[in-house]
Amino acid sequence: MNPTYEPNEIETAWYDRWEQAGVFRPEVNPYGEPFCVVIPPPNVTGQLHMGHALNHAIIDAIVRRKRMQGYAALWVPGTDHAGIATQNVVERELGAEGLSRHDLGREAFVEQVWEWKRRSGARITQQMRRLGSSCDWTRERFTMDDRLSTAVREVFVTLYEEGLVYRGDRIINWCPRCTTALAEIEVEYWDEDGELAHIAYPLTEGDGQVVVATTRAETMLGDTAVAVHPDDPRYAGLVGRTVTLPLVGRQIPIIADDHVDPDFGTGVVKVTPAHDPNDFAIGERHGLESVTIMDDHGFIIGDLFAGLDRFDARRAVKEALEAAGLLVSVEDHRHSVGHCYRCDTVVEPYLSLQWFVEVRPITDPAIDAVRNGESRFVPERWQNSYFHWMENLRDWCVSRQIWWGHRIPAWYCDQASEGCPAVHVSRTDLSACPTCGGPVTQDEDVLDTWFSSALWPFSVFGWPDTTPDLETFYPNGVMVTGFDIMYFWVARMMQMGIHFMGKAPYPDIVIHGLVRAGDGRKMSKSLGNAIDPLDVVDEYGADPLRLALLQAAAPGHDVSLDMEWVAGARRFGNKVWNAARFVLAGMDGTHAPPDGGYPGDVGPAEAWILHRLAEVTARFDTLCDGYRFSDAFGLLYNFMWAEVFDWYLEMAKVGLRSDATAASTRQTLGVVLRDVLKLLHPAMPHLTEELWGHLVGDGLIAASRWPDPPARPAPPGVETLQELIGKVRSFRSQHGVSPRVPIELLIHGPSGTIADWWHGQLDALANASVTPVADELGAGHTRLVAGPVHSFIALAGLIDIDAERDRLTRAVAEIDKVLGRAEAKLGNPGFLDKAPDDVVAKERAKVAELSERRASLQSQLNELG
RNA sequence: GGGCGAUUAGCUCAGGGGGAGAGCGCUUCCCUGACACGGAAGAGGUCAGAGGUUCAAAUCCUCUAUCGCCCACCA
Repeated sequence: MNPTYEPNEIETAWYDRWEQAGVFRPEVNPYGEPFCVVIPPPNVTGQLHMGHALNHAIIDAIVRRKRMQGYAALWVPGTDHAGIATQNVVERELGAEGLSRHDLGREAFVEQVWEWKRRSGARITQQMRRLGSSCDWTRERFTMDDRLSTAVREVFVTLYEEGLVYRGDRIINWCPRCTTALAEIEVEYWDEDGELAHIAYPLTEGDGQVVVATTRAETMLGDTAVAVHPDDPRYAGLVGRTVTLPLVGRQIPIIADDHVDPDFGTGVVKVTPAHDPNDFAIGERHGLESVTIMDDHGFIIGDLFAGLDRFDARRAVKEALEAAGLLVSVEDHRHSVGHCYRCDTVVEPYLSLQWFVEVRPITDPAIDAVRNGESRFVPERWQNSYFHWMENLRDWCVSRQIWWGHRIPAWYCDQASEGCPAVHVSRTDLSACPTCGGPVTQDEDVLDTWFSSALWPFSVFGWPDTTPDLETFYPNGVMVTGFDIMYFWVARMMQMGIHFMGKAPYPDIVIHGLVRAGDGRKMSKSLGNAIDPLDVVDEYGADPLRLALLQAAAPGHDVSLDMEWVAGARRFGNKVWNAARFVLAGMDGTHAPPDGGYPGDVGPAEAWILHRLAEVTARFDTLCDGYRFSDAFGLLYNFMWAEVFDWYLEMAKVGLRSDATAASTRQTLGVVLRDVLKLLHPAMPHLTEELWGHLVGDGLIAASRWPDPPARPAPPGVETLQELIGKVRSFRSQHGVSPRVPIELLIHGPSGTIADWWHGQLDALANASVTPVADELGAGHTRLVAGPVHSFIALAGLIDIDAERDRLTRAVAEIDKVLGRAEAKLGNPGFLDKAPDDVVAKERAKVAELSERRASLQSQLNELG
């Protein structure tokens, strides 16, 4: 074996072997209880980014462990068609050739996107393989696969039949660049510096005027009223009269509406029902006309300013008003502006005919499912955000004016005016009107990408057909995702899953944070601080990246990924690698059994490490079951490095040298290494698989059984010995006594505790020889106390007496600090009365132990003179 | 305007009522026959601040400050 761990040399070969062995298929555990995770499907044209790497590291750790525990574990991979995002990518490519999608036409364009998908769709799945994600690729899905499209249509039609899908004229958020409607959630708001223009609207009759304030002056072209608060005394006499809309000349009424805040601006609002959601609501209440003043690209239409883009029009309108003497003032005004989440263009509230899902009836059950514990969030606090979001939902605009996606299964009868219902929503394509037999035209729009994503936990299994997989794997075992798509995705899966499957899609919803750069800032391409996980894999390996992500990902908190962590994880891998080399050398060509094989009759060191192995395994399982992977792998990391490698391997060296103990030592080394490799496997699958090959020599660790070492008591004396060795080393270090200089340790203590075994260990680990003494030694010696054992070292010629005095004085002071606190507690009647008995007993024991320790230190000081 | 989170060692972060933890960095010693991507021994914190609850507070409560994030119809 190579003396250095080289992740990239060992990682690449394993994936194919796992796949060929079929270990990622749930059928590998045919009798196991099902456990399924569906991947949060990445955009098909996307690239793996650090957020995916984190998400996949967590999911894979969960799934690999479940598989080893005997579950029929399944991780369903797949990708999302990502409507607008993907269409934008392909349009950009066309744009480079000077073409638009309209030059191609719908059919050719969609074919072009499919072509793009065929060309680049495999990239992200290859990247997943490189990270070692244990997906069952025989069950890979794409949101626009035929069967998933069938599911989408079934859901849409069913909701329509239930009256939960409807079509209507509403103000929606419109992206003039993507030329499509967006859902509320697809708009990102951020504060921008703008202007508040005050414009005078003259009364039609008489001399007066009212002044309105607006940030979007151009929308005045579409005003059909001005509104004041009904109780505003300033304008009480004006309600019911009309003003003449400047520039346009239209007479519009002054109306009273509660929505108006009398304290904002002048207390008068211009009302533009076609271009503002509030104004639309006011318009509905007062029966106002809506005047649309822009086309779908945001250019002005109509008699005035036609052809100007909305921002140019804003300037032009203000100039024209100024020329007319009606622009009262323009103030700087910082306010929140909505942007398209796909292209950052400023969105326009826009009146248009769209399809909506009425969400209330499907939302309440989704709220109840969390309230009654059918599904729970980890960490729990996310449920409050979920409730708040769900309780305030408004109907979901699901139609998109793009070409890439699931076309809305609605057909319009061309002869609708002749007594036919205008709209036919159908599970099958229509070529003629089912009522009158006349020609029909299909709706041009497609559905929101998230509509199909919402069905993912069951559509991947072939719903609406009742397939064996659907019956086996729904509900899924757990959902793991970032909070950034909790509303886009998790909330909607809950709605759809419960509505169509009758059960919540999963019992546990694990929400992890974002990956931030080492400087704590959000990783993003635009900031230029994004780290490509594939670059990290090339430099450090997939396993180190995975371990670093898992260790860094405390539940619900963002992850600041510093490359130092990844480097640290690789150093750990190197340590494991070399520890394994040592164990293998010690095993002398024999193999460890794949399971069990825990030796019964062993030496103290073996008994100790097996005792710890059982303890740590149990704790590790508890942490994993609670999704506390950073704690779990932190525990394992420290156990392996500090206890197995630094202590046990060193102690085993002694055991291997003696014929009497070599066999049980070898056996223990083998099973302990084997079990910690199993525990580590969910985080570092390649490294552990490689080492399994050498250690066990048969089968795959990925398909091995999760360890369950039997609990056993801690053997006496081992921790005391470790403490004593520490004291000797510390003594050397503080007095500059080289490790090469042998020390004679005069040990006085309970005879039973000092096994012969100590001699060999002290010699090997502390270069100290042992001489038992019957009495305590005084002047000229220093005393090392470890548990019940007192040991003495003759100081003559060995050390600097002053330095030793310093050391002892500091040690006494340290003990006094703790002792003082403990004694104060025991001196407090309240503590004795109210603290639990075991706490008091523990405190007493502490004081007793510390007092003894202090006394012995003090006597040493006295002995030094 | 609401809500949530964070503030702990030089750095990045765990912990969550009973003697302050990890990794990295730093200091000293050691290339001991698995590993110098290593070993050993150390230094280094008024747990943001102020009140409160408690026998006991880094931990629970209230307020304050700073920094993030989410939500909201700021014309």
